[in-house]
Amino acid sequence: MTLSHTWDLSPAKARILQEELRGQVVHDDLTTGPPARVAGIDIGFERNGSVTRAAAVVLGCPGLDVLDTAIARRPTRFPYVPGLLSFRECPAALAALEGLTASADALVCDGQGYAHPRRFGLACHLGLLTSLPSIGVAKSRLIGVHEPVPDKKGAWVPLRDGGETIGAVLRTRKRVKPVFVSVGYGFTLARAVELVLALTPRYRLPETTRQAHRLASG
DNA sequence: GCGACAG
DNA sequence: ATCTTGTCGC
Repeated sequence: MTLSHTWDLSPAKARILQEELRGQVVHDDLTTGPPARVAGIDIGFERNGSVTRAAAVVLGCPGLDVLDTAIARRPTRFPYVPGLLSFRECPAALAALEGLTASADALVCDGQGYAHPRRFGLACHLGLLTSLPSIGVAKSRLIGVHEPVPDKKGAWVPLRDGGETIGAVLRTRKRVKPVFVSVGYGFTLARAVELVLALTPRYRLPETTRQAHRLASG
């Protein structure tokens, strides 16, 4: 079964495709114990936005040492539309992930997973296409409501939408704005939160995204 | 019609 | 995301 599809489509068609693909996402825990190798991906733009640059890294756990890195560039073909981020970032992201030599047990994405209008954010899309257990860690909210998060590292409150828990608002550092965690593919919310905490010994964002970001910038 | 709106 | 330096606070 080949899941790959075209990236040359309209926003309207993209939304319809999300509705079709959402049913193929696995929500059971496909993790085989604590991940020993975790991949991270981050996207940036060059040439006035005409080129999308993706950086991927693989870190060993729990040491968080960099085991492998890869960078890929692709022409930017899709605009930024809230709710359709994956159509803009996946082409370059998939290319970077394919460039990795080291295999990974899990993938941490920079954006939402299940916490999405159609429950199919970037992390779900990338996880489905790569068959890698994945989660989304976003710096801000796309949808959902939540109570205040206690100001203590590790504290979290459910992110909800229409009575359903779609993610977790997690405090990775005391006195620092919380992050939005949601499952992507083959993950449970509890395990997703667990993984994020294992990747944030010191900073707000997961070490995977930080390493991918610095690799793509300086 | 008026906001909200991952990166 | 990106354009950009110093600066306030722990």
